Amino acid sequence: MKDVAAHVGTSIKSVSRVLNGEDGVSAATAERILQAMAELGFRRNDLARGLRQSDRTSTIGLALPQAGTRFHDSLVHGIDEIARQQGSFVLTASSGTAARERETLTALCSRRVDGLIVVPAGEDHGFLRPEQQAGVPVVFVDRPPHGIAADAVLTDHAEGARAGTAHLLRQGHRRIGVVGDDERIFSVAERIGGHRAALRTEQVAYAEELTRLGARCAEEAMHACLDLLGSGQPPTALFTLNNQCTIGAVRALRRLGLTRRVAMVGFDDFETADLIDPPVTVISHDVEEIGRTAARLMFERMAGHSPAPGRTTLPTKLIARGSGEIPVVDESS
Amino acid sequence: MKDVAAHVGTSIKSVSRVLNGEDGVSAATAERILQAMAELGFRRNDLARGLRQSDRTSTIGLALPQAGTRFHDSLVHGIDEIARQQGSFVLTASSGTAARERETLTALCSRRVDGLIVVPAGEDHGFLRPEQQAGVPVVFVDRPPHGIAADAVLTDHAEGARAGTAHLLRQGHRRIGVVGDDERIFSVAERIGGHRAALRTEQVAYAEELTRLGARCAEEAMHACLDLLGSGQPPTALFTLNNQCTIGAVRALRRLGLTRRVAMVGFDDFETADLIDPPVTVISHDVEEIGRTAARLMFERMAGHSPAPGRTTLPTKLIARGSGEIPVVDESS
DNA sequence: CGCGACTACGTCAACGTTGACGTATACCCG
DNA sequence: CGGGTATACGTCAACGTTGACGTAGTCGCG
Repeated sequence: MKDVAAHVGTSIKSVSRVLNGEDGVSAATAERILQAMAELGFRRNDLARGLRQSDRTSTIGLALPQAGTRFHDSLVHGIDEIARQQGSFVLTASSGTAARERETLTALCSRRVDGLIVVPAGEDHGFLRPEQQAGVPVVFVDRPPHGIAADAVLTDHAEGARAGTAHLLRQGHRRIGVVGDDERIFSVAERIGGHRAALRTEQVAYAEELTRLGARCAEEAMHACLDLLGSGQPPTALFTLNNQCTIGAVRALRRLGLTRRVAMVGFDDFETADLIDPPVTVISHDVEEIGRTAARLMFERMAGHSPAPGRTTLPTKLIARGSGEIPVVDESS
Repeated sequence: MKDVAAHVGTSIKSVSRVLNGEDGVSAATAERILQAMAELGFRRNDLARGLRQSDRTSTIGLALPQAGTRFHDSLVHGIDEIARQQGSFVLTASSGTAARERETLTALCSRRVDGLIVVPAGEDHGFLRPEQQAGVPVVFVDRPPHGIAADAVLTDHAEGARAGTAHLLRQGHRRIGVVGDDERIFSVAERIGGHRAALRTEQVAYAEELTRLGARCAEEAMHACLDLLGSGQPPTALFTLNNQCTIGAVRALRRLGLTRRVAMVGFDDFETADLIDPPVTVISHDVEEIGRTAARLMFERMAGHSPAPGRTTLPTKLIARGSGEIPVVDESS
């Protein structure tokens, strides 16, 4: 800016005024300043601009355990949509493991983001309280916060899993295999809870040996399913706890030629679920809407709304496509 | 920092020293400073830190035409991987249309990113030259730059499309339908070019009426395919120019009961391609690797390497799964 | 013509941090 | 004991920008 001012032979303040469309600059001077800016390839430094603490940086922080999973992508899309409407940029950071999370989040805060959306990896987020008190709204997604009072946007995992399981029970299934990721993940635990609740309602015992957890990808889920289906008393139906597991399960059923004999309901919808044979019945939830909701909550707080922090729980929807409507085939009889 | 210093009764500089792990501070003072920082919930302002022009902001800018598409997600994943290794954050911005792109990119530059990765939407990027001269490396992805000399990381679209088309020709197909997005998109044009090159090699005429472009999503692609397959002289094979089109094509073939009669090769792999009946033959390219490559190029330039800007073209791979190996069924004979 | 109001500027400080450089005290060595 | 030097600080300016406030010149009006 100094260079531009020198080039035109005016003061730095006039350049600032032109840049911000303030008046108090004659048309002729403004013209010359604009031309000098173009010539010199001037670009305002928004970091310096956001230095005064009152000012906004027009940047919101988004922390994800890892970039590039289907869930996170849809989430990012939803958040991005709202952020763009609000003229804000999204500063993304992969928090990775719980240990790195704190470091990542404080790095985001050090960049003076106007708000923070967190998909939690760690256990305690009390360390974010100073930011919150400094007026930076924090919204948690997919898992409630611990150690801090903040908004959370969640999926009704338990109800979805209950509905999915009830759907299988309604077809007469009593031996339902469960395949999912690590139970320490909040959503996984919730889903298992819902599954068990459905079993209880129908007074069906929960069989530990039909549950295979810790499958972190489709490959691991496939092996878990092969194992499950190859056991002495295989399940007549499968309930998979996320779309990676669902895809793994389909691969396993394919291999064993059981696609039309073992029923399956999967949590999370996926784009080609209707193209698989049989089409996959899923518990779908609108992940983009979760992102939009979280972003909206955040911007509302930034705009001054400050109700007590609360939870927003979004519903799930069972989409029956075929795989979940396969009736029981009792091999033993 | 001033508050912390006042709280401890020391100078602001000592706080700075502790923060940066410099020596020249006694253990006792350091201890008291650390404690005060914890008490006051102090967080360093990295914006102010990056104000001195020589300093890096540890932030790289990534501009995408839109967030949340499969291509971009994988790309982000790859870029994020490298950025994390380098301790940098990724500031993402959706550039949307060409008109908004300039605005978006300058906003990123105004935030003083250390480097810029651009998936171009607009036609001319000459306006980025000042940044480049200021030492901010710019890397283009998926489309070469115009109006500026910069690195580009591309997929060998033409060769991939050539190989895919040749594969269908080898099965005897002579009437190959093409379904894709708008031809003004670089990758689409390149793919069509490769397709036509393959036809020329085998001296097969390119039939304009078998080409349906402008399909921006699976839905539109499906309708294009239904139209194409319902025409007087339908194609015996389909070549789809991206995964959305491939999915749309599969839906169309399903509806018409032609999945086993019309061959299909699709550009872009997708997760469940092997689960569809018949499994989908695709031209696959490693999008994450594109992201990693672009990020690596950028960080290398940031580290001082400055070879002449060039293009890196990554290869494609034909994955034969079944749909592309269906031989010609000549309905007319 | 004197006064107020307006226009078109300019100056200065502050935002939070760090590099460059200054200084007071203690300590060691010849 | 003088001089060097190491330690543990402190002061100041600068980064780029803008809010607050000052000022010189012009114009209009009574």
